[in-house]
Amino acid sequence: MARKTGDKYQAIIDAAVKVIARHGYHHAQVSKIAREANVADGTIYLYFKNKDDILISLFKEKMGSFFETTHHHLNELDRAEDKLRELIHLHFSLLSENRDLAIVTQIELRQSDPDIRYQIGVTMKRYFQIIDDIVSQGIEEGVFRDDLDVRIIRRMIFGTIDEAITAWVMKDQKYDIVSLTDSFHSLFVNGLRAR
Amino acid sequence: MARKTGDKYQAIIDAAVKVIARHGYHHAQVSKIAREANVADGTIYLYFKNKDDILISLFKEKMGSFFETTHHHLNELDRAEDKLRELIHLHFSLLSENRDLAIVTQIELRQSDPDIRYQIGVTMKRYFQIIDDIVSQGIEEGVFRDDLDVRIIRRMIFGTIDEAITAWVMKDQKYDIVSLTDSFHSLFVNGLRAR
DNA sequence: TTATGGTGACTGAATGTTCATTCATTGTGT
DNA sequence: ACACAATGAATGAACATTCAGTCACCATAA
Repeated sequence: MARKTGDKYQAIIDAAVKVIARHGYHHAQVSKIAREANVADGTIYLYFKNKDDILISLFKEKMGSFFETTHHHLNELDRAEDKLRELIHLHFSLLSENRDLAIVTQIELRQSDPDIRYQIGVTMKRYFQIIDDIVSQGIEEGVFRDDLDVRIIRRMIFGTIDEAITAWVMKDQKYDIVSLTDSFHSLFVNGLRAR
Repeated sequence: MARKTGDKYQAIIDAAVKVIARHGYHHAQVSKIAREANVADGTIYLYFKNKDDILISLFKEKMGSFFETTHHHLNELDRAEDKLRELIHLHFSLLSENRDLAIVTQIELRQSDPDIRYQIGVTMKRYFQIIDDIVSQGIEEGVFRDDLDVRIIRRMIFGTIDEAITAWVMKDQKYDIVSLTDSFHSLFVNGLRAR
């Protein structure tokens, strides 16, 4: 059980992304994922404990590596404001370039047992930490306001990005979301008030 | 089928909220909902087309009436800024006062077939329209910036509120979210920049 | 007043389907 | 000839939905 390496492990995860994106969570039977991965039904269980484990692993693998990439990119930059722009840009880019993954993470994987949800939550914490760090840095630099809880600010940033991507996915990705990076950045930093 | 009135119709919807909140979507069998509503399994099908129809109706009834309330409250106010504060306040209040409903709408109902999702989307449009109206009014009044698409601003407002409530639900509602109204309002209006 | 019949709401056991999971068997490389 | 990977048909559990039967109530007539 649960060998975490090998071509088949990756093949099954990629097949799962494809099948779930195309048919929806409720019609993503194990047998369908197996066929897409060119593997027998039983083989799935040599690599994953059960069906939930496929979904948890999928999220950890795909999002985990995205978070790593983000972390490294941000380290190249100095100012909190620039880091924030880069974060928005990377988030929009990644999901633009992976439509299937966007559908799965924004829509299909939101349905799940407490188990899966819990595991997703654990993985997400790393991302929240990255955002919190940017905000804290901005406050220290004196360019971000210091009268609000960091978590409130983080929720605005994450909630807005998340909602924007979900809307983009729902609209069948008809517009270029990456080009909206600066609008969102400016909205965060300058707020709603006319000036 | 689908009598939309009567005690039992409401009883079944309320039972569904309770059962889904307590046991999660995947363990909310029709028979469990029936038992909670003090009704036989078969009776459900006198009032609802099928299980999905329960969920769709649940969302329409509960959220629909919330949107109405919101709409009326906002009409009592003049300035866009005040309307925005009231919107945040109402949204936080409603879901604070209905823990079960909050769990169901924020978490459990996000899992669902395209069908349910579509119907939820239709219902949500009314709410998005309410937010869009506030934003448009603010721009006309000259107090909100006019260089961004109204929908981008709406996504910030809705996304932030939604994320905040989800986080509150996930943390087992350990803090008073209503008291955060002004923080969020100030964050929207004044943005992130130190001043 | 009491029997009769009709109506429609309600019941819940039985049905049938849909999969996730298992495991006896087969294949492959060394 | 051994070890290990892979197979896929068979299993059984879960559960939405159905429907033949019961019940409660009312109107009418004797």
